[in-house]
Amino acid sequence: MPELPEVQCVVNSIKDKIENKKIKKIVRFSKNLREPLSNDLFKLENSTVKKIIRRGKYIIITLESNKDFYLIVHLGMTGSLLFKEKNQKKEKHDHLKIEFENFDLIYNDIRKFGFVIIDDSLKDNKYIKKLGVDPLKNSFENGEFLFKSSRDKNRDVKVFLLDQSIVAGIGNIYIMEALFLTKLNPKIKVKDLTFIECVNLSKTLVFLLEESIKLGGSSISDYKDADNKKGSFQDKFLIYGKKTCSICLSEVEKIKQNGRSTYFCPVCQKL
DNA sequence: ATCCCCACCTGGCCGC
DNA sequence: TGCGGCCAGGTGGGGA
Repeated sequence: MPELPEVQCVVNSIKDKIENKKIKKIVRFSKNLREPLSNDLFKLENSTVKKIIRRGKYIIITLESNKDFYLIVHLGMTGSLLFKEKNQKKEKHDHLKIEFENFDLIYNDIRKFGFVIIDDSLKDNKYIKKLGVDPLKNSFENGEFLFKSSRDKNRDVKVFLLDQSIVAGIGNIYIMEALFLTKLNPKIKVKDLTFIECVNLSKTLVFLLEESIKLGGSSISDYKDADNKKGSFQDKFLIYGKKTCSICLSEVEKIKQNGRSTYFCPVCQKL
């Protein structure tokens, strides 16, 4: 489900409701997510939510009790955070309930590829410390980062941009859409991109991510924000999941790159 | 150091 | 209707 825009929309939908609110109680329904839901999570009880941010595809909630600590959430493929009224009964795939005074926040995850962990430090956290630059910050859109970081990299451009340790937040769909819009073949070696191509691709990625956030993200099958609202950016897809090219009507090709599917138009996106 | 591939898990869809 | 096979927004780890 969730690439950068979807995660940002979840953050946007919970931010105002839980900031400065106190967590009353934690209820754990199961343990075996990608990272087990540990007993440390009970430290959340009686702490106060200070701040919520997105970093790559991670949701980071800063909590205040004696000293600050962090709740780190990754949604995997099917994770969601959902507001529920008090005393609703547990639904299938609910794993964790964070109870506030007037509502509950539920972590639900069908495939259990996500996780919810606690850490005292962000910069030492094994997941967060590995993340690359955020494409919505650091002037990523000027293309210089992509150009400079890729000069010696003999990897397909699509695979390179999916590497979260280089750029954090881009996922399979948005990279495909960006390559289609810039008429770049996903198999081009990233070191072969010209500076102008790096500029175009970077700008296009940022444009797509920001447009998607404005539309509430993309809802394929089951994505929803914490208020149960679906996004509509999936209606803007030009290549992902398509049979024919929306520009030239050629048959869209579907290939695998590093085990992930890639859709592209062999005519518009010639190598 | 890099790169590729697989496993992790559940459910939906397609074809027989 | 049922069952097998394949696919899905992600990622860490192990082997080459």
